[in-house]
Amino acid sequence: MYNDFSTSKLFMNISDFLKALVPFTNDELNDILKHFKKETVPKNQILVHQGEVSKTLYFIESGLGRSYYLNQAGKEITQWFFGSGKFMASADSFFQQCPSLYYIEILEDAVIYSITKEKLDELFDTYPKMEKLGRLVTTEMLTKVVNKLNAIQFQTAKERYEYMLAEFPDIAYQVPLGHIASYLGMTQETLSRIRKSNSSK
Amino acid sequence: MYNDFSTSKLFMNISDFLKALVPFTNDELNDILKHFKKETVPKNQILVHQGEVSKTLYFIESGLGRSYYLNQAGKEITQWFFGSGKFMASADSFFQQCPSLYYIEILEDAVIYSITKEKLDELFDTYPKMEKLGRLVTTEMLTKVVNKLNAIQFQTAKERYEYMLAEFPDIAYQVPLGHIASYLGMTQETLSRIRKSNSSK
DNA sequence: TTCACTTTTTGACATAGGTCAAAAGAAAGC
DNA sequence: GCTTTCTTTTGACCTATGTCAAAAAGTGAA
Repeated sequence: MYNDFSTSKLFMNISDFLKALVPFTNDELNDILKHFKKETVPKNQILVHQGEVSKTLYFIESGLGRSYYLNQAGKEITQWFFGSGKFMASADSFFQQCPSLYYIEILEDAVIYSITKEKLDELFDTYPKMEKLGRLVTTEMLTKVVNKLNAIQFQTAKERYEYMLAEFPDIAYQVPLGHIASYLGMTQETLSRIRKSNSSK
Repeated sequence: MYNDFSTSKLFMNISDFLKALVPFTNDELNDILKHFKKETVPKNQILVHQGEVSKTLYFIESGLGRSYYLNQAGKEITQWFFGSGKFMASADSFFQQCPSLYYIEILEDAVIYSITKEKLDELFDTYPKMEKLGRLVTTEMLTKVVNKLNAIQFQTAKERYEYMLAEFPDIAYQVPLGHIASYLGMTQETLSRIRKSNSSK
């Protein structure tokens, strides 16, 4: 799943998040939350490996994650960042149950809630409101990805970095430069030069 | 809405499409279809203008459409192609009810079914199965957009064209070269040269 | 068939950004 | 505090692809 990490507070409670999107009753909410498992995950841990079929969807209560893949040259290409209050998954693998093209990695010590595909489907079948939730979350993700696509498709390296700063200000100085560069579709050297030219103005 | 146009037959009936995704009863289906309006739209017609808030979602029974925007230089940038059997809309505008960044244009004479946002929301409220449909359609679109993003982000112009040929073979020779070039994030001249070098091999 | 218009191809040239290699700076372990 | 390792910066050079302009090919109407 692909989601924004811009407006993320440092901590976002899962039940507040769910209630904000769909008016679940307390009973519904309690039953739904029972299906999730809370975990603490340290920095640098890999949650999903490239090539494996991922059965798990994560919700990040606090911390930071990313998805990335290795290109032909063996270089890591960051595909997305996931901040607190967002769902995280290898979208293709989780939804289509095919081998994942991506790794999912925790970049900052995180508290996450995880749910398996079976249990999630169960929830979809039990609660129509969950379908709505799924639809809303997916739609929001779609919008974000389309925005990134626009930024990548026809903008200069500098403009892409400005898009990043505008959309995700808090992440820009929080993760290694190389992660951001590959996320924006440029080399680390280029991003370093852009930063320099920006700071000298 | 963003959707694939690769496996599109020349004609795809809307009720077959709906039934294939979610097991609606005939009564449900009839009621749902009542909310759609069937129209015939000639080539070159613009359905949504940049800057306008779009209230309409389209399903293409036959024909071909695209979304595009004008960049700073006033050049048309194709954002997506929509073939038969697919939903078409200016996603941002329709879902968030904000001014559209895109034009939606019919490229080949089309038969379409349209529905307003109000009526669609009504259907979502009446039929939980519609929520499921919405979720499934959106998820599929998300996957497609992510695929395109991957192709665009780190591949050479030539590789991007090969991605296009692989994913959407039938469109590649059906629309003006410039539409495809801008869709792939390159100039028309570059695409023309790629085609030439491919054909001489 | 011809004329007007659109789309595609070609050529010459410019440049953003890639590559490779090394130096400088930060962070982590002992 | 010193050493090792990782990250960022800098420099020199190269190439894919963009830009601009003109020719060629294709399409449709009269």
